Amino acid sequence: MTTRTAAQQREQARIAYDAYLATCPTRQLLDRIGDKWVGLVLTALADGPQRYSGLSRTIAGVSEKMLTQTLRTLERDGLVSRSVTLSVPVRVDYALTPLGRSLLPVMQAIKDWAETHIDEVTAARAAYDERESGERQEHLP
Amino acid sequence: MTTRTAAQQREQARIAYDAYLATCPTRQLLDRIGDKWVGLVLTALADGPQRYSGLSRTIAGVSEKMLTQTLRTLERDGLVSRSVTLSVPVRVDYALTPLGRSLLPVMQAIKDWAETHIDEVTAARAAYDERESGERQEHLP
DNA sequence: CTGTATCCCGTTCGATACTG
DNA sequence: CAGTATCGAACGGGATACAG
Repeated sequence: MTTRTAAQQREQARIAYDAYLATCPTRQLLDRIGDKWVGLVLTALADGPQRYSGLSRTIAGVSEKMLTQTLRTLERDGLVSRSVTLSVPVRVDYALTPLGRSLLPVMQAIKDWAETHIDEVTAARAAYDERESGERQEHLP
Repeated sequence: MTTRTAAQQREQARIAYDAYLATCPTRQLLDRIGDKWVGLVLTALADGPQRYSGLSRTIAGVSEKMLTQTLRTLERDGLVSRSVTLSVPVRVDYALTPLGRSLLPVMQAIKDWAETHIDEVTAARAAYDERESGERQEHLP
């Protein structure tokens, strides 16, 4: 057995982890719903189909680039459907697919935990920051 | 009322959205659990307390910097507790707090959806990529 | 053993301009 | 109306070296 440095072993492990990342279902889902705009798009479509321009207005602040990119990814994953009506000007509607709709309860569970426990988290942060600033005082000359 | 360009209106909305980002509980939670290493740390600690070096071995591929950074964030949010045993060398144990433990069912829900539906997602991606490559053919000279 | 500090590269995301 | 193309700034995250 050849000797390897700690760095080489970590590097080896990192490669294995990258492969794991690419296949782990949970990781893939987390990458999707953790995305900056995905949650808002899913929520906006939960009430029914919307046109591109409608989404752009509903989700104020999103750039055309990011809205398009987000919709493309969701469409590719089968969570959102895109239907084009050939007219002048063209009309494009986006809607949740059944698969996309099945994700809503999960999003709701996340939302519920967040709204139920956010106060505890905020309090914990405040306490932590308080402790930290206190300890910095002690270490002064 | 002064006239504003579309770009100015988007900019205005973006600022409002940034403020929203900072306060929305769901967004905060998503930012946390969507983090690259948080899921693995939480999972590793679900079975019981672990030392820093233990986590480093369990979660192969993580750098010391990212492990420390992840643990600090989780500790600050009150999801993980950190206890130092003063000896030589020092020993540090990490464990889930009750708050952290309450998050496990949510993570499980995410995991369940992912494992149940990943095949549909993969199939949708394959179908989408197939369509795309087909359409690129049509557009050739 | 358990971190902290620094550098640096790749990716992400927004702004802007242009197209069918 | 519904995008596409390009560019630059900001940020995450890894390698490395150092410290209590």
